[in-house]
Amino acid sequence: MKAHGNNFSTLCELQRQMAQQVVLSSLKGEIRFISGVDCSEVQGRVRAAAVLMSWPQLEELGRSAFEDVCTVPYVPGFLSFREMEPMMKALEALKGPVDLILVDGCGIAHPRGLGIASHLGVATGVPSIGVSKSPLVGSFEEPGEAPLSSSPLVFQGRQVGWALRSRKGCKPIFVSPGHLIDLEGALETVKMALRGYKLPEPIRRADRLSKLRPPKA
DNA sequence: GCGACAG
DNA sequence: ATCTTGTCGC
Ligand SMILES: [Mg+2]
Repeated sequence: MKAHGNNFSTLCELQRQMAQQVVLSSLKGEIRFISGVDCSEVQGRVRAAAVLMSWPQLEELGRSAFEDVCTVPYVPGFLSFREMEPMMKALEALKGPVDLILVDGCGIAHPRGLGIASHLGVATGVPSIGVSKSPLVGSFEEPGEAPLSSSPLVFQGRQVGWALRSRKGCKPIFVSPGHLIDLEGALETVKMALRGYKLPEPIRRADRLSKLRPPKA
């Protein structure tokens, strides 16, 4: 899934094609393990991190990170071509079963319906949900101030996600289905993954880990 | 044409 | 995302 040598129109076409493979149905099967993934960049290098937790207890079972030279620049709408492979490497390094993946980024709330969470979901065949700190596309009404208040995120006349007040006094986070899950399931899952902070626990931990410098020997 | 624009 | 100390609010 290299982005090298491809122009934007080609990448757009790839996204539109893969978006047709996205499945938005109720979550199937038992969920026992959930993973949170995020990616950071420091001095020309990308560092992806993944954290594995039990569900719904959310006890940490393992974590991993993968670092590499960063070649692809960040361009709105094409984040997956920059961060998806490092994230998959980190997920593979977990060496554990993953039933659901929470991704720092968008799911179907994307110009062509294939945010990084959806792209990762289709590529792995694992159910996924996108959680971002700001919306890439769509409009919404400010959720109520009460924690867990939510409002629809609408793009091109249809709901593609939610604005969720994940914590008192904080700006809302944006939740959208990635793959193999529906709007209601994505919202409920993220709510269940909150542990007193703005971000759901698996992503919060992956975010912290991705920002840690590789331990020096 | 202009402005917006996940991380 | 990153650059960065103190500061305001719950
Ligand atoms: Mg991130």
